[in-house]
Amino acid sequence: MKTEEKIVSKALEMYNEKGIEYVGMRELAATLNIRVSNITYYFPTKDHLVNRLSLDLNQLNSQIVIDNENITIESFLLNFKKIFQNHIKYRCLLLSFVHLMEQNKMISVRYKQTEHDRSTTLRSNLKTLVKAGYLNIEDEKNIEILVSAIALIARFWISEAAVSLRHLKQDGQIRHYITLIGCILSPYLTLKGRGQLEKVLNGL
Amino acid sequence: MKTEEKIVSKALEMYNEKGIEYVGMRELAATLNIRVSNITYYFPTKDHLVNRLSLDLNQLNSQIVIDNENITIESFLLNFKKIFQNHIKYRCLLLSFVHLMEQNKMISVRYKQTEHDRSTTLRSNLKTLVKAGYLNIEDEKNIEILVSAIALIARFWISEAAVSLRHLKQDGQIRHYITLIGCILSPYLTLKGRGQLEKVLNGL
DNA sequence: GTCTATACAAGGATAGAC
DNA sequence: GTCTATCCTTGTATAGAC
Repeated sequence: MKTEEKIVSKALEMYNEKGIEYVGMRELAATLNIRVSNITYYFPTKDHLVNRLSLDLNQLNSQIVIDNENITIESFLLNFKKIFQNHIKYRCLLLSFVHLMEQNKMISVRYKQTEHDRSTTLRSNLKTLVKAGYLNIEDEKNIEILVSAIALIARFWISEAAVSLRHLKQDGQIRHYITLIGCILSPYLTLKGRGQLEKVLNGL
Repeated sequence: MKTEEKIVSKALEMYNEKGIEYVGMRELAATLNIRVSNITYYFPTKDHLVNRLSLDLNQLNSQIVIDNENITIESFLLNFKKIFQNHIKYRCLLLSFVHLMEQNKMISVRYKQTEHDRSTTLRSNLKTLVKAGYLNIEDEKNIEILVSAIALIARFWISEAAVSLRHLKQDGQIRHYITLIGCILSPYLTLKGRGQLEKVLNGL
């Protein structure tokens, strides 16, 4: 493995383990048995290294494509399951989300670009689910509320799990928050939608 | 004002402004025109100082009492409004919540004690709202889902607002998340409950 | 009881030798 | 491409002045 890749992969491992803020450049270098300035050669600052991880996560998430035309409750929720699995792989980033947004210019600038796209996609998914007869939402305002609530869960589920669902394994945590999203949709489900929800939640 | 109080109040001000992690002991001391070791006299470590702020917030929140027997949708939501207003006063703590839980022993130990009480209270509030005819929730499981969803919002609303509702003023942000809680309850509201919700949301 | 001076370890960043 | 030496900042500990 090339030095650069070794740095990236070990950094992710240690950051996930101890938290980005608690793994110093010296500690990372020592574990890799290289010098700090060798890391600096590939990544001028720690922010650059962390930004690289963020780009990797973005790339991983962009591989998850959802067919908005043929969307179902099942594909909608399984899509979130895949995203949540990626979140776990890069959990250090999500656990430091607020700080990174305040401190890491590269990440915060990029985030604002993708943020808008994501809520647009989510909104469009929900509208398609309505048209396809899975959801019954008359008031447009309720779609906005759902978008807002689901976005909040998707962004902070892993932080919440870290402080209050420590006793559950990762699968269990994902199951819990997918269920939460399902149940938030639940009051708006049609009969057809309700059947699918049952199926998905049982199969998680 | 006593030195100790000056330290606490200026620390809160600067932490809220720049973030706890980005205000050093030297910077705080310089602003107060005292020496770092003078702060150390009152607060042995930065963790002690931050813990003091956390205790102050707890005390402020404990002054908000809700009469579980005579609870209504209105008092339930206005209660959250008061809590959210306290959150804004001590927003540095909530924005660094995950880190503090990992790093500050004093805070994390205390949090685990109060955490259980809070979800118990919330659960009991919801059950009383059902009994009082404001909510119609047949499945006990749905109460647990609501507790989980509302707890997540109450814990991370300010972080979410910091990254995605920057354009709104603080009142507007509070209004947004109180509305969110209201709308999550909305599908379960009885006619009596629905009327109250309208009234509260209009009066926010 | 209150405050100060000073020293130390650990963090990130940088210039430059090889 | 790799590494040494060095700098600056941060939090913390301690000895001591008043």
